Amino acid sequence: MKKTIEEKHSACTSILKPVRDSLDILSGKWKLPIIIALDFGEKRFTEIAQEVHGITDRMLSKELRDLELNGLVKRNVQDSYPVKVTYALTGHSKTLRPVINSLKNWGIMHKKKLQEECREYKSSGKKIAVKVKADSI
Amino acid sequence: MKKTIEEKHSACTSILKPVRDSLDILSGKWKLPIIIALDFGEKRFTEIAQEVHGITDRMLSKELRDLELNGLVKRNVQDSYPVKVTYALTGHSKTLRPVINSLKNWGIMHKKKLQEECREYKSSGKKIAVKVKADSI
DNA sequence: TATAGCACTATACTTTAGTATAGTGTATAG
DNA sequence: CTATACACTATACTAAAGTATAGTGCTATA
Repeated sequence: MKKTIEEKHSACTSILKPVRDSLDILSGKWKLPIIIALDFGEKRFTEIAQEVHGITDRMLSKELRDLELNGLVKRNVQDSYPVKVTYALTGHSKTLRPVINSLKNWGIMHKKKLQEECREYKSSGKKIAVKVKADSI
Repeated sequence: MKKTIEEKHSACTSILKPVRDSLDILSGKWKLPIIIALDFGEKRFTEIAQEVHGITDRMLSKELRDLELNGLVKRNVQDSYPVKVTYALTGHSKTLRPVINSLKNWGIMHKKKLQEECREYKSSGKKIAVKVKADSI
């Protein structure tokens, strides 16, 4: 009995914590769009702002700072006139790829699963209890 | 030029959307703790509430509903007296394992990376620009 | 001289996520 | 007869995430 509780606790600390850390970095409305934009090459602030449709300067500024603090984005300042600032993905950011891929694949698979269930419910005449997410852009 | 824009758009819809879907299901303060708790076997409402330390009834109720709608949790009602309700992970939920694992591994790796940088900065005498996350339970 | 671009920051606001507290109806235990 | 367990729901709140709008100091262009 006591051991089970310890097992649970260990599952908490050993699984939950690092997963939380990863999720914190990926979650939020703008982090992924920014990463994807920068995956096409280094960009200036306003270029990113134009590509990541709908983001405000405030959010972009904040998110870039966060990404930089986490070592995923590098901020380069060329002190020409006027000052030119570019942002680029770091090598470390590339390690996120398999993670994003795994999330992508699961997302696709999951949607299929929900749609299947949807069809089953329909043909069985039961009430549909499946939440179909609103499409994002 | 036009093609690049289309490529970007395609990256948006083909990567971003399913990743968002996955993240939406995993993110939030309580979903993972609940999943982990149920991974130890089916449980009743109050049992989960006790194990997932700090959660309120309202949140537990809401999150269980969400998880059920997404086919990750099955709600079983045994109409004995009094009514006994249990919650269990579905087979579909097991498909999340590699995803969670990938998030976990990246989280661990990422933290190491940050700590390394921290050491580098310290020994180089530069200002530390690394956000070290507060430990979760 | 006026206007626009750049890389932001400041202030105030709204929306969403999560919390606190109390209450429901039924049933068994003391 | 009172109290507590169970599986919740209702109402009202706070905190965190995100939005809207404006402004900064500098330079280049019309």
